[in-house]
Formats: sequence, structure tokens, C-alpha cells
Amino acid sequence: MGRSPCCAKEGLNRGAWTALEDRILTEYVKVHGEGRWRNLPKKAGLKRCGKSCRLRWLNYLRPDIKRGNISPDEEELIIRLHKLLGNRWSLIAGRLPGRTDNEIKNYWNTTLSKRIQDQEAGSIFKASGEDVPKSKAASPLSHNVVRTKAAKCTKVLINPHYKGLFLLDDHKPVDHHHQQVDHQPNTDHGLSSSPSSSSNFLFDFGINSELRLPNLLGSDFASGDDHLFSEELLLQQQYWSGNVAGDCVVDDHLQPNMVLNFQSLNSFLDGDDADQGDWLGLAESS
DNA sequence: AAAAGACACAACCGCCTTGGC
DNA sequence: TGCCAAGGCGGTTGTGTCTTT
Repeated sequence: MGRSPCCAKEGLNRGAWTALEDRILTEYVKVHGEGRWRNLPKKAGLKRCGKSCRLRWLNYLRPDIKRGNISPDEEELIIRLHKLLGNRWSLIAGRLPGRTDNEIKNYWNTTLSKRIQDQEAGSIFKASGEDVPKSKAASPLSHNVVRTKAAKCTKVLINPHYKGLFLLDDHKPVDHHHQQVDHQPNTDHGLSSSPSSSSNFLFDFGINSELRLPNLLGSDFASGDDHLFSEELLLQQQYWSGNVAGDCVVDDHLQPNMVLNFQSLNSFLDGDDADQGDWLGLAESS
């Protein structure tokens, strides 16, 4: 037996929403708020699946939706975030105010992925003077996409004493006695070399997390500036908008399941294929 | 002018996660 | 602790519009 459907489909409207349906849904949510999507259609008098109502509201009717073309800045951010996060559209959308995951996903699939494919294929074949073969141009963009289901990492551990970034596999308990893996973060950058002398900071990478990834990506995060992750900065400056004690898990003895070196990340963001391979291979080796 | 193909995007589907009981 | 409902997510499909032939 298969999974039971989310709602009975008999007698429900499908396809494009009408202006009347939009108005009914908007009015209902304004009065009753979001949530309870399954019961909403019946209460609001809509012949729609609850999921459909939720999607319609989140993607098109919400008042804070930003309409219009994706700006070059947004595009740049999407590309960089996709490089970092893969097809985790909701996370990417969470960093682009007013944009929805569906919109970004569509934009990526229809516009950006092709453009990047073309750029990559062009750069490869330009060097050799060859034309870009069709098969290459049409090949799926897969080599630099993080496979999110194979190794889901939703938390990032920052140890201010390392130039290291630790991704924690949600499915595995933190092993406080686990030996650190080979990719030791570089410690000879004028930072403290004692991994246990201060706290590590664990940030949830979810939509509601306080980590301002655009700030990171738009900052010198990828430039290897030592000062960026100094403890002082972590504690005092605006890269983290929350308060450390309240928003972060603090664990003096936490050992990572996975360790990422910022310099690898830097190379990754700069498009170094070899480093991307290391980075991704590491990220998936949970 | 019409048909075919390409493109863009809204909507749907099914699986996964989470929280309440 | 297990079950179930609800919500969330990413992949995919359907369809309207635009462009090319």
C-alpha cells in the first residue's frame, strides 16, 4: 500500500488559481493567520488541497513577496550560495528577502544553470580552441552540487581558534571522543592554537538561524582574511546578529564529524575544481 | 500566417522531518 | 517509545507565452 494522499482529491480544483480563490485565501490568512493548512480549505470554503493553499500563500500571496526580475546582486548571491549549499533552495531563499524557494529554483533551472554550464564548457573548450560539443553543453551540472540527502549538514561549527568550519551530520550524535580527521584547520595564522581553550560556536544553518550568510559570502569570508573569524569579531561584530550565548550551542569539547578548512572553502568558492572535490568529498563522508 | 520548438514559471507530487499525544 | 498528523522541501510536470522557421 502506498502512502495515503495528503487530502482527498475528488471534487478539488486543480491548476491555476483564480483571482477569487486568491482573495478568499488572502482574507482567510489575514484573519486567522498561517498554519492549519489541512483544515483551511474547508473553513475558508476553498476547493483546494491544504498543501496547495500553503504553496499559493507562501509563493505568491504573502505580502512581503518581492516581485520583478532578479537583480544582478541577487543573481550573484544565488550562484555563490548554490555553490556552497547545493540545491537547498529554501536555505538559499532564506538569504534573499522577498524571494521564494520556488522562484529561485525555477530561476536556477531555467537561467543560471544553463549559463554556468555554457561558461564552464566555454572556458574548457576555449583553451583548446575547440567548439563546445553539444553533449558537453547539455550535460547536467552535477559535479559541484552538494548532494543534500547523502550527507545532510544543517549545523556549522565555528571554532574561532581554527580557521576551520565544522559541518555536523544531524543523524549522528556528536562524539566527544572522536579523533579529529586529517583535515586539520590551519592554525598558524596568528590565532590561538588551543582548540579547547575557548568555546566552539555551533550555528544552525536553517532559515531562521542568525547566521547572515550573505554577509559572509559578501564579505572577506572567501578571501582568507585572518581577522574575520577572530574570536573578538565573532563575539562583537555584526556577522552574527544573534547573541552568542543565546543562539549558539556552546561546547568546549565538541569534536567534528566533518572538518572544513576555510582555505578549501575559499578555493571552492573561487571555483577550484580540485578543492571543490576535496570539499565535497569531505562533506559527504559522514 | 501558421506550426514547431524553446522557454519560463506556477503548481503538483511524494518523501522526509517534526511535534504532539 | 511509537504512531500519526501536519508542515516543509526538492524534484518534476503542465501549460501558457515567446521565438524561430
